[in-house]
Amino acid sequence: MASTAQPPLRKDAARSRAAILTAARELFSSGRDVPMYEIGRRAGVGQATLYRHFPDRAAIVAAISREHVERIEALAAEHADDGLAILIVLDAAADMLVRIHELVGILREDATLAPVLNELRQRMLVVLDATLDRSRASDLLRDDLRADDLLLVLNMINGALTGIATTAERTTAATRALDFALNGLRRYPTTR
Amino acid sequence: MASTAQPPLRKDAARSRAAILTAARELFSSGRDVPMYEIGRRAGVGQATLYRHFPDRAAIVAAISREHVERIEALAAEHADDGLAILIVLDAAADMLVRIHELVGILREDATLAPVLNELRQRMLVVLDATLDRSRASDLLRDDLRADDLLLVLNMINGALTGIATTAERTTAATRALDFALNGLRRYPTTR
DNA sequence: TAGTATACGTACAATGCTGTCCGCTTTGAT
DNA sequence: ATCAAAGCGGACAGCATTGTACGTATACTA
Repeated sequence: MASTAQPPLRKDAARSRAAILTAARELFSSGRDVPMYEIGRRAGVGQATLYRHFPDRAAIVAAISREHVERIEALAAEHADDGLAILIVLDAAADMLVRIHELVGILREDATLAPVLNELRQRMLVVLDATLDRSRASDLLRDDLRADDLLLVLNMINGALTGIATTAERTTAATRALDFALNGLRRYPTTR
Repeated sequence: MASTAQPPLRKDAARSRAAILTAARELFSSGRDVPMYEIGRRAGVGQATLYRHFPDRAAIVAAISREHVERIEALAAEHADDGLAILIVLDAAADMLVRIHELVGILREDATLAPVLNELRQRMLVVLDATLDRSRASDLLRDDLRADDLLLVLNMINGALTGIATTAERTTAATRALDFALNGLRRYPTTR
Protein backbone atom coordinates (compact mmCIF):
# COMPACT_ATOMS: atom_id res chain seq x y z
CA MET A 1 0.00 0.00 0.00
CA ALA A 2 2.26 2.77 -1.24
CA SER A 3 -0.69 4.52 -2.83
CA THR A 4 -1.13 7.24 -0.22
CA ALA A 5 2.20 8.90 -1.04
CA GLN A 6 1.35 12.31 -2.51
CA PRO A 7 3.74 14.50 -4.49
CA PRO A 8 4.30 17.74 -2.57
CA LEU A 9 1.90 20.53 -3.50
CA ARG A 10 3.12 23.58 -5.29
CA LYS A 11 3.02 26.75 -3.21
CA ASP A 12 -0.09 28.19 -4.85
CA ALA A 13 -1.86 24.86 -4.80
CA ALA A 14 -1.24 24.50 -1.09
CA ARG A 15 -2.63 27.97 -0.49
CA SER A 16 -5.74 27.20 -2.50
CA ARG A 17 -6.32 23.95 -0.73
CA ALA A 18 -6.04 25.53 2.68
CA ALA A 19 -8.30 28.42 1.68
CA ILE A 20 -10.95 26.00 0.46
CA LEU A 21 -10.87 24.00 3.66
CA THR A 22 -11.07 27.11 5.81
CA ALA A 23 -13.97 28.49 3.82
CA ALA A 24 -15.74 25.15 4.00
CA ARG A 25 -15.24 24.85 7.74
CA GLU A 26 -16.79 28.26 8.23
CA LEU A 27 -19.71 27.75 5.89
CA PHE A 28 -20.46 24.25 7.13
CA SER A 29 -20.68 25.49 10.68
CA SER A 30 -23.60 27.76 9.95
CA GLY A 31 -25.77 25.61 7.73
CA ARG A 32 -25.87 22.46 5.73
CA ASP A 33 -27.18 23.66 2.38
CA VAL A 34 -23.97 25.18 1.09
CA PRO A 35 -23.53 25.33 -2.71
CA MET A 36 -20.09 24.33 -3.93
CA TYR A 37 -19.54 27.57 -5.80
CA GLU A 38 -20.20 29.44 -2.57
CA ILE A 39 -17.28 27.66 -0.95
CA GLY A 40 -15.11 28.63 -3.92
CA ARG A 41 -16.24 32.22 -3.80
CA ARG A 42 -15.51 32.53 -0.10
CA ALA A 43 -12.11 30.92 -0.56
CA GLY A 44 -11.33 33.39 -3.34
CA VAL A 45 -10.86 30.54 -5.78
CA GLY A 46 -12.42 29.59 -9.12
CA GLN A 47 -14.72 26.69 -9.81
CA ALA A 48 -12.10 24.63 -11.55
CA THR A 49 -9.64 25.03 -8.71
CA LEU A 50 -12.26 23.98 -6.25
CA TYR A 51 -13.09 20.83 -8.18
CA ARG A 52 -9.47 20.02 -8.94
CA HIS A 53 -8.65 19.88 -5.25
CA PHE A 54 -11.84 18.15 -4.21
CA PRO A 55 -13.78 16.25 -6.86
CA ASP A 56 -17.06 16.75 -5.01
CA ARG A 57 -18.59 17.94 -1.79
CA ALA A 58 -18.04 14.58 -0.21
CA ALA A 59 -14.27 14.93 -0.43
CA ILE A 60 -14.30 18.22 1.44
CA VAL A 61 -16.62 16.97 4.14
CA ALA A 62 -14.53 13.83 4.55
CA ALA A 63 -11.32 15.80 4.96
CA ILE A 64 -12.78 18.10 7.59
CA SER A 65 -14.54 15.36 9.50
CA ARG A 66 -11.40 13.29 9.85
CA GLU A 67 -9.55 16.17 11.48
CA HIS A 68 -12.02 16.18 14.32
CA VAL A 69 -12.06 12.48 15.00
CA GLU A 70 -8.29 12.54 15.04
CA ARG A 71 -8.36 15.16 17.78
CA ILE A 72 -10.50 12.89 19.91
CA GLU A 73 -8.19 9.96 19.26
CA ALA A 74 -5.22 12.05 20.36
CA LEU A 75 -7.00 13.21 23.49
CA ALA A 76 -7.90 9.68 24.50
CA ALA A 77 -4.31 8.61 23.99
CA GLU A 78 -3.07 11.41 26.25
CA HIS A 79 -5.38 10.35 29.05
CA ALA A 80 -4.79 6.67 28.53
CA ASP A 81 -4.07 5.94 32.20
CA ASP A 82 -6.60 8.22 33.81
CA GLY A 83 -9.52 6.43 35.45
CA LEU A 84 -11.82 9.31 34.54
CA ALA A 85 -10.70 9.29 30.92
CA ILE A 86 -14.13 8.26 29.70
CA LEU A 87 -15.69 11.36 31.23
CA ILE A 88 -13.00 13.54 29.71
CA VAL A 89 -13.52 12.03 26.29
CA LEU A 90 -17.30 12.34 26.44
CA ASP A 91 -16.94 15.92 27.51
CA ALA A 92 -14.54 16.72 24.70
CA ALA A 93 -16.73 14.97 22.17
CA ALA A 94 -19.74 16.96 23.35
CA ASP A 95 -17.72 20.12 22.99
CA MET A 96 -16.69 19.10 19.51
CA LEU A 97 -20.30 18.50 18.55
CA VAL A 98 -21.15 22.03 19.60
CA ARG A 99 -18.77 23.24 16.94
CA ILE A 100 -19.41 20.77 14.13
CA HIS A 101 -23.03 19.91 14.59
CA GLU A 102 -24.06 20.91 11.07
CA LEU A 103 -21.15 19.04 9.59
CA VAL A 104 -22.35 15.84 11.18
CA GLY A 105 -25.69 16.40 9.50
CA ILE A 106 -24.06 16.81 6.12
CA LEU A 107 -21.99 13.70 6.67
CA ARG A 108 -25.10 11.65 7.29
CA GLU A 109 -27.22 13.30 4.62
CA ASP A 110 -24.97 12.58 1.65
CA ALA A 111 -25.26 8.92 0.66
CA THR A 112 -21.89 8.90 -1.06
CA LEU A 113 -20.29 9.65 2.30
CA ALA A 114 -21.58 6.48 3.88
CA PRO A 115 -18.18 4.74 3.73
CA VAL A 116 -16.51 7.70 5.42
CA LEU A 117 -19.23 7.83 8.03
CA ASN A 118 -18.70 4.17 8.77
CA GLU A 119 -14.97 4.61 9.00
CA LEU A 120 -15.31 7.48 11.47
CA ARG A 121 -17.97 5.70 13.48
CA GLN A 122 -15.69 2.70 13.68
CA ARG A 123 -12.76 4.79 14.84
CA MET A 124 -14.91 6.43 17.49
CA LEU A 125 -16.07 3.01 18.63
CA VAL A 126 -12.48 1.88 19.02
CA VAL A 127 -11.58 4.93 21.07
CA LEU A 128 -14.68 4.67 23.24
CA ASP A 129 -14.27 0.97 23.72
CA ALA A 130 -10.67 1.21 24.85
CA THR A 131 -11.37 4.16 27.10
CA LEU A 132 -14.41 2.52 28.60
CA ASP A 133 -12.43 -0.61 29.33
CA ARG A 134 -9.75 1.29 31.15
CA SER A 135 -12.34 3.19 33.16
CA ARG A 136 -14.15 0.00 34.08
CA ALA A 137 -12.06 -0.48 37.19
CA SER A 138 -13.22 2.81 38.65
CA ASP A 139 -16.81 1.55 38.88
CA LEU A 140 -17.86 4.90 37.55
CA LEU A 141 -20.44 3.78 35.03
CA ARG A 142 -23.12 1.12 34.81
CA ASP A 143 -21.53 -2.18 33.98
CA ASP A 144 -23.98 -3.01 31.19
CA LEU A 145 -22.50 -0.28 29.02
CA ARG A 146 -20.81 -0.95 25.73
CA ALA A 147 -19.02 1.38 23.35
CA ASP A 148 -22.00 1.70 21.06
CA ASP A 149 -24.11 2.86 23.96
CA LEU A 150 -21.72 5.74 24.32
CA LEU A 151 -21.99 6.46 20.63
CA LEU A 152 -25.74 6.52 21.14
CA VAL A 153 -25.26 9.03 23.91
CA LEU A 154 -23.16 11.21 21.63
CA ASN A 155 -25.93 11.04 19.06
CA MET A 156 -28.35 12.10 21.74
CA ILE A 157 -26.23 15.08 22.65
CA ASN A 158 -25.91 15.96 19.02
CA GLY A 159 -29.68 15.78 18.76
CA ALA A 160 -29.99 18.23 21.61
CA LEU A 161 -28.18 20.80 19.48
CA THR A 162 -30.34 20.74 16.38
CA GLY A 163 -32.05 23.99 15.65
CA ILE A 164 -29.90 26.04 18.02
CA ALA A 165 -28.04 28.83 16.30
CA THR A 166 -25.57 30.46 18.67
CA THR A 167 -22.52 28.78 20.10
CA ALA A 168 -23.32 29.97 23.59
CA GLU A 169 -26.76 28.39 23.58
CA ARG A 170 -25.39 25.24 22.07
CA THR A 171 -22.87 24.95 24.83
CA THR A 172 -25.58 25.33 27.43
CA ALA A 173 -27.71 22.71 25.76
CA ALA A 174 -24.82 20.29 25.39
CA THR A 175 -23.91 20.66 29.04
CA ARG A 176 -27.44 20.04 30.18
CA ALA A 177 -27.79 17.12 27.80
CA LEU A 178 -24.61 15.53 29.04
CA ASP A 179 -25.83 15.98 32.58
CA PHE A 180 -29.07 14.20 31.76
CA ALA A 181 -27.27 11.42 29.96
CA LEU A 182 -24.90 10.86 32.85
CA ASN A 183 -27.30 11.32 35.74
CA GLY A 184 -30.77 10.86 34.32
CA LEU A 185 -34.00 12.65 35.10
CA ARG A 186 -35.12 10.57 38.02
CA ARG A 187 -35.19 11.89 41.53
CA TYR A 188 -34.27 8.56 43.04
CA PRO A 189 -32.47 6.97 40.16
CA THR A 190 -33.08 3.30 39.67
CA THR A 191 -29.83 1.80 38.53
CA ARG A 192 -31.97 -1.10 37.33
CA MET B 1 -61.81 35.29 14.03
CA ALA B 2 -64.25 33.63 11.67
CA SER B 3 -61.51 33.17 9.11
CA THR B 4 -60.91 29.47 9.67
CA ALA B 5 -64.34 28.46 8.36
CA GLN B 6 -63.70 26.50 5.14
CA PRO B 7 -66.34 25.73 2.50
CA PRO B 8 -66.81 21.95 2.39
CA LEU B 9 -64.63 20.21 -0.17
CA ARG B 10 -66.12 18.66 -3.21
CA LYS B 11 -65.91 14.85 -3.21
CA ASP B 12 -63.05 14.57 -5.67
CA ALA B 13 -61.19 17.40 -4.00
CA ALA B 14 -61.43 15.68 -0.65
CA ARG B 15 -60.14 12.48 -2.18
CA SER B 16 -57.20 14.31 -3.75
CA ARG B 17 -56.36 16.06 -0.54
CA ALA B 18 -56.37 12.83 1.44
CA ALA B 19 -54.32 11.04 -1.22
CA ILE B 20 -51.72 13.80 -1.15
CA LEU B 21 -51.44 13.69 2.63
CA THR B 22 -51.14 9.92 2.66
CA ALA B 23 -48.47 9.93 -0.03
CA ALA B 24 -46.59 12.66 1.80
CA ARG B 25 -46.74 10.82 5.12
CA GLU B 26 -45.27 7.74 3.49
CA LEU B 27 -42.57 9.53 1.54
CA PHE B 28 -41.60 11.78 4.43
CA SER B 29 -41.10 8.80 6.66
CA SER B 30 -38.31 7.37 4.54
CA GLY B 31 -36.30 10.45 3.64
CA ARG B 32 -36.30 14.18 3.73
CA ASP B 33 -35.36 15.07 0.17
CA VAL B 34 -38.72 14.46 -1.43
CA PRO B 35 -39.54 16.43 -4.61
CA MET B 36 -43.04 17.85 -4.76
CA TYR B 37 -43.84 16.16 -8.05
CA GLU B 38 -42.94 12.84 -6.46
CA ILE B 39 -45.64 13.34 -3.86
CA GLY B 40 -48.09 14.13 -6.63
CA ARG B 41 -47.07 11.10 -8.63
CA ARG B 42 -47.47 8.77 -5.68
CA ALA B 43 -50.82 10.29 -4.82
CA GLY B 44 -51.95 9.76 -8.41
CA VAL B 45 -52.53 13.46 -8.82
CA GLY B 46 -51.23 16.13 -11.19
CA GLN B 47 -48.91 18.99 -10.38
CA ALA B 48 -51.63 21.60 -10.46
CA THR B 49 -53.85 19.66 -8.08
CA LEU B 50 -50.98 19.23 -5.71
CA TYR B 51 -50.21 22.93 -5.69
CA ARG B 52 -53.85 23.95 -5.49
CA HIS B 53 -54.34 22.00 -2.28
CA PHE B 54 -51.01 22.93 -0.77
CA PRO B 55 -49.27 26.04 -2.11
CA ASP B 56 -45.87 24.66 -1.15
CA ARG B 57 -44.09 21.92 0.71
CA ALA B 58 -44.39 23.84 3.95
CA ALA B 59 -48.17 23.57 3.93
CA ILE B 60 -48.07 19.79 3.65
CA VAL B 61 -45.47 19.39 6.35
CA ALA B 62 -47.40 21.72 8.65
CA ALA B 63 -50.62 19.77 8.20
CA ILE B 64 -49.00 16.43 8.96
CA SER B 65 -46.98 17.71 11.90
CA ARG B 66 -50.00 19.16 13.63
CA GLU B 67 -51.78 15.80 13.57
CA HIS B 68 -49.04 14.27 15.66
CA VAL B 69 -48.83 16.98 18.27
CA GLU B 70 -52.57 16.79 18.64
CA ARG B 71 -52.33 13.10 19.43
CA ILE B 72 -49.93 13.86 22.27
CA GLU B 73 -52.21 16.58 23.56
CA ALA B 74 -55.13 14.16 23.59
CA LEU B 75 -53.10 11.50 25.37
CA ALA B 76 -51.99 13.91 28.07
CA ALA B 77 -55.59 14.98 28.59
CA GLU B 78 -56.69 11.37 29.01
CA HIS B 79 -54.10 10.76 31.70
CA ALA B 80 -54.63 14.09 33.37
CA ASP B 81 -54.96 12.63 36.86
CA ASP B 82 -52.36 9.92 36.69
CA GLY B 83 -49.24 10.57 38.77
CA LEU B 84 -47.13 8.75 36.22
CA ALA B 85 -48.58 10.74 33.33
CA ILE B 86 -45.25 12.36 32.56
CA LEU B 87 -43.65 8.98 31.96
CA ILE B 88 -46.54 7.94 29.75
CA VAL B 89 -46.29 11.12 27.71
CA LEU B 90 -42.53 10.87 27.31
CA ASP B 91 -42.89 7.29 26.25
CA ALA B 92 -45.57 8.13 23.70
CA ALA B 93 -43.57 11.04 22.37
CA ALA B 94 -40.54 8.82 21.95
CA ASP B 95 -42.68 6.33 20.11
CA MET B 96 -43.99 9.09 17.89
CA LEU B 97 -40.47 10.22 17.08
CA VAL B 98 -39.64 6.72 15.92
CA ARG B 99 -42.29 7.14 13.27
CA ILE B 100 -41.87 10.76 12.26
CA HIS B 101 -38.17 11.31 12.75
CA GLU B 102 -37.52 12.46 9.21
CA LEU B 103 -40.50 14.77 9.30
CA VAL B 104 -39.06 16.58 12.28
CA GLY B 105 -35.91 17.12 10.24
CA ILE B 106 -37.87 18.63 7.38
CA LEU B 107 -39.78 20.83 9.76
CA ARG B 108 -36.57 22.29 11.11
CA GLU B 109 -34.78 22.44 7.80
CA ASP B 110 -37.27 24.63 5.96
CA ALA B 111 -36.94 28.22 7.11
CA THR B 112 -40.46 29.11 6.04
CA LEU B 113 -41.76 26.58 8.56
CA ALA B 114 -40.23 28.40 11.50
CA PRO B 115 -43.57 29.82 12.66
CA VAL B 116 -45.17 26.38 12.59
CA LEU B 117 -42.22 24.89 14.40
CA ASN B 118 -42.56 27.53 17.09
CA GLU B 119 -46.26 26.93 17.39
CA LEU B 120 -45.78 23.19 17.82
CA ARG B 121 -42.89 23.61 20.21
CA GLN B 122 -45.04 25.93 22.27
CA ARG B 123 -47.92 23.47 22.34
CA MET B 124 -45.57 20.70 23.42
CA LEU B 125 -44.22 22.94 26.15
CA VAL B 126 -47.72 23.56 27.44
CA VAL B 127 -48.51 19.86 27.54
CA LEU B 128 -45.23 18.94 29.17
CA ASP B 129 -45.46 21.75 31.67
CA ALA B 130 -48.96 20.81 32.80
CA THR B 131 -48.13 17.13 32.96
CA LEU B 132 -44.91 17.75 34.82
CA ASP B 133 -46.74 19.90 37.33
CA ARG B 134 -49.28 17.21 38.05
CA SER B 135 -46.57 14.60 38.39
CA ARG B 136 -44.61 16.78 40.78
CA ALA B 137 -46.37 15.40 43.82
CA SER B 138 -45.14 11.89 43.08
CA ASP B 139 -41.51 12.91 43.64
CA LEU B 140 -40.70 10.90 40.57
CA LEU B 141 -38.34 13.30 38.86
CA ARG B 142 -35.61 15.71 39.89
CA ASP B 143 -37.18 18.87 41.19
CA ASP B 144 -34.98 21.18 39.12
CA LEU B 145 -36.73 20.07 35.94
CA ARG B 146 -38.72 22.41 33.77
CA ALA B 147 -40.80 21.75 30.68
CA ASP B 148 -38.05 22.84 28.32
CA ASP B 149 -35.71 20.31 29.89
CA LEU B 150 -38.15 17.65 28.81
CA LEU B 151 -38.23 19.12 25.33
CA LEU B 152 -34.46 18.88 25.35
CA VAL B 153 -34.75 15.24 26.30
CA LEU B 154 -37.12 14.64 23.40
CA ASN B 155 -34.60 16.29 21.10
CA MET B 156 -31.96 13.99 22.51
CA ILE B 157 -34.09 10.95 21.81
CA ASN B 158 -34.77 12.23 18.34
CA GLY B 159 -31.03 12.63 17.87
CA ALA B 160 -30.53 9.01 18.84
CA LEU B 161 -32.61 8.02 15.83
CA THR B 162 -30.77 9.85 13.09
CA GLY B 163 -29.22 7.60 10.52
CA ILE B 164 -31.20 4.52 11.55
CA ALA B 165 -33.28 3.10 8.73
CA THR B 166 -35.57 0.38 10.03
CA THR B 167 -38.43 0.90 12.45
CA ALA B 168 -37.34 -2.02 14.59
CA GLU B 169 -33.86 -0.62 15.13
CA ARG B 170 -35.27 2.82 15.77
CA THR B 171 -37.52 1.45 18.45
CA THR B 172 -34.58 -0.24 20.12
CA ALA B 173 -32.54 2.93 20.00
CA ALA B 174 -35.38 5.06 21.32
CA THR B 175 -35.95 2.69 24.22
CA ARG B 176 -32.31 2.67 25.17
CA ALA B 177 -32.09 6.44 24.78
CA LEU B 178 -35.10 6.99 27.00
CA ASP B 179 -33.57 4.68 29.56
CA PHE B 180 -30.36 6.70 29.55
CA ALA B 181 -32.23 9.96 29.76
CA LEU B 182 -34.30 8.76 32.70
CA ASN B 183 -31.67 6.85 34.61
CA GLY B 184 -28.32 8.11 33.37
CA LEU B 185 -25.08 6.29 32.70
CA ARG B 186 -23.63 6.44 36.17
CA ARG B 187 -23.28 3.38 38.33
CA TYR B 188 -23.97 5.29 41.49
CA PRO B 189 -25.94 8.17 40.15
CA THR B 190 -25.24 11.51 41.72
CA THR B 191 -28.56 13.31 41.89
CA ARG B 192 -26.40 16.43 42.29
C1' DT C 1 -80.69 16.45 -17.49
C1' DA C 2 -78.56 20.77 -18.45
C1' DG C 3 -75.45 24.29 -16.92
C1' DT C 4 -71.92 26.28 -14.24
C1' DA C 5 -68.47 26.34 -10.89
C1' DT C 6 -64.94 23.82 -9.32
C1' DA C 7 -61.27 20.61 -9.80
C1' DC C 8 -58.18 18.09 -12.85
C1' DG C 9 -53.80 16.73 -15.68
C1' DT C 10 -50.16 17.88 -19.01
C1' DA C 11 -46.87 20.60 -20.67
C1' DC C 12 -43.54 24.00 -19.92
C1' DA C 13 -41.01 28.32 -18.35
C1' DA C 14 -37.88 29.74 -14.77
C1' DT C 15 -34.41 28.93 -11.37
C1' DG C 16 -30.42 27.25 -8.92
C1' DC C 17 -26.62 24.06 -8.63
C1' DT C 18 -23.09 20.91 -10.34
C1' DG C 19 -19.21 19.75 -12.74
C1' DT C 20 -16.29 20.57 -17.17
C1' DC C 21 -13.80 23.13 -20.89
C1' DC C 22 -10.26 26.06 -22.31
C1' DG C 23 -7.13 29.83 -22.79
C1' DC C 24 -4.12 32.42 -19.50
C1' DT C 25 -0.77 32.73 -15.41
C1' DT C 26 2.34 31.21 -11.96
C1' DT C 27 5.92 28.26 -10.21
C1' DG C 28 10.26 26.28 -9.84
C1' DA C 29 14.01 23.57 -12.17
C1' DT C 30 17.81 24.11 -15.35
C1' DA D 1 16.74 33.95 -18.02
C1' DT D 2 14.04 30.33 -20.01
C1' DC D 3 10.59 27.08 -20.46
C1' DA D 4 7.64 23.15 -19.48
C1' DA D 5 4.55 21.55 -16.07
C1' DA D 6 1.20 22.54 -13.02
C1' DG D 7 -2.24 25.60 -11.42
C1' DC D 8 -5.74 29.12 -12.15
C1' DG D 9 -10.42 31.58 -13.15
C1' DG D 10 -14.50 32.54 -15.76
C1' DA D 11 -17.84 30.97 -18.69
C1' DC D 12 -21.12 27.59 -19.71
C1' DA D 13 -23.58 23.12 -20.68
C1' DG D 14 -26.52 19.88 -18.31
C1' DC D 15 -29.76 18.51 -14.91
C1' DA D 16 -33.18 18.44 -11.26
C1' DT D 17 -36.84 20.84 -9.23
C1' DT D 18 -40.26 24.28 -8.59
C1' DG D 19 -44.34 26.60 -9.65
C1' DT D 20 -47.69 28.29 -13.57
C1' DA D 21 -50.73 28.37 -17.75
C1' DC D 22 -54.34 26.47 -20.05
C1' DG D 23 -57.57 23.44 -22.11
C1' DT D 24 -60.44 19.39 -20.36
C1' DA D 25 -63.25 16.63 -17.14
C1' DT D 26 -66.10 16.04 -13.09
C1' DA D 27 -69.34 17.05 -9.51
C1' DC D 28 -73.18 19.52 -7.40
C1' DT D 29 -77.73 22.55 -8.34
C1' DA D 30 -82.02 23.38 -10.18
